[in-house]
Amino acid sequence: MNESLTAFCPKYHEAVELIGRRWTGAILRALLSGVSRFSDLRETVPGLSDRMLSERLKELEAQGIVTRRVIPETPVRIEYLPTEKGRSLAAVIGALGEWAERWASLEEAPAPSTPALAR
Amino acid sequence: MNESLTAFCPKYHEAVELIGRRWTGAILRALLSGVSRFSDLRETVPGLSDRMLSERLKELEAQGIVTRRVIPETPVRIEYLPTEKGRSLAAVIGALGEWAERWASLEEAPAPSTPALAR
DNA sequence: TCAAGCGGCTTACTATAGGTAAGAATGAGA
DNA sequence: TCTCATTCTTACCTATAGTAAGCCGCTTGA
Repeated sequence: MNESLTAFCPKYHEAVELIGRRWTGAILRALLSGVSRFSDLRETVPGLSDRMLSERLKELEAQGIVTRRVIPETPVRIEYLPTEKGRSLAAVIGALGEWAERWASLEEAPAPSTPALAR
Repeated sequence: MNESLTAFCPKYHEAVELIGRRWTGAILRALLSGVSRFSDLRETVPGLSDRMLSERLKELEAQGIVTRRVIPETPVRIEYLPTEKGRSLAAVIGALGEWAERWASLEEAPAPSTPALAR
């Protein structure tokens, strides 16, 4: 096995439980690829509702991973931008993306509204 | 931002929703660091119950990330070992671990050089 | 003046996932 | 026979997520 990994690490655990919450991984990926508006995020991630998006963005803001910026146009626009802390997650997301690309079990699924978790 | 990342990728999404389920990240880390028995896994991850561990291991097995091996000693022992697919997650977990180490919001335990002053 | 729309939330309700405790099958050995 | 250890399962209840509708401030246009 990989002996360079300790079996349990509270910091890792906090991180994986935070970014692993439902939808958060997808939202982060969208943010890091340049999508910054509420409505664009919602449209980017299929199945994501207003309520969840709003909740997740608040959590990410509370963790200092994104900042919220109000742009007083009309109608008002809000930009969510990753902080440095957020931007440095790109490596993690990239690594997971590569793993997924290589090992994906997805057989051209016809986009389910709820992600198909094994059952 | 990172333009090399597409805003949404179904394979990435499936992966992040799978390994991001509650406890799964911690279980994987333990598995990859060499913990392989049911009871050892349960003890490695604080707060993890039998029920959740059993459920998550089944999911991981169904995804081909671990294999289950019965060892007919007495009392019976079961080994859960990562497959190649599972082992290749080490890079992701390592990257997240580094991110967590660097950005952890967790209050650090008292300075290791002067532990006597703690409390 | 009044209806209708846009963007970003919030509220109210329902459904599903997870927490907690207890139990159960298996096989030994006292 | 009784107990013990290990790996699950069952039953029950709470917490989190899904769904739908509404709200607020502002603007357009009729």
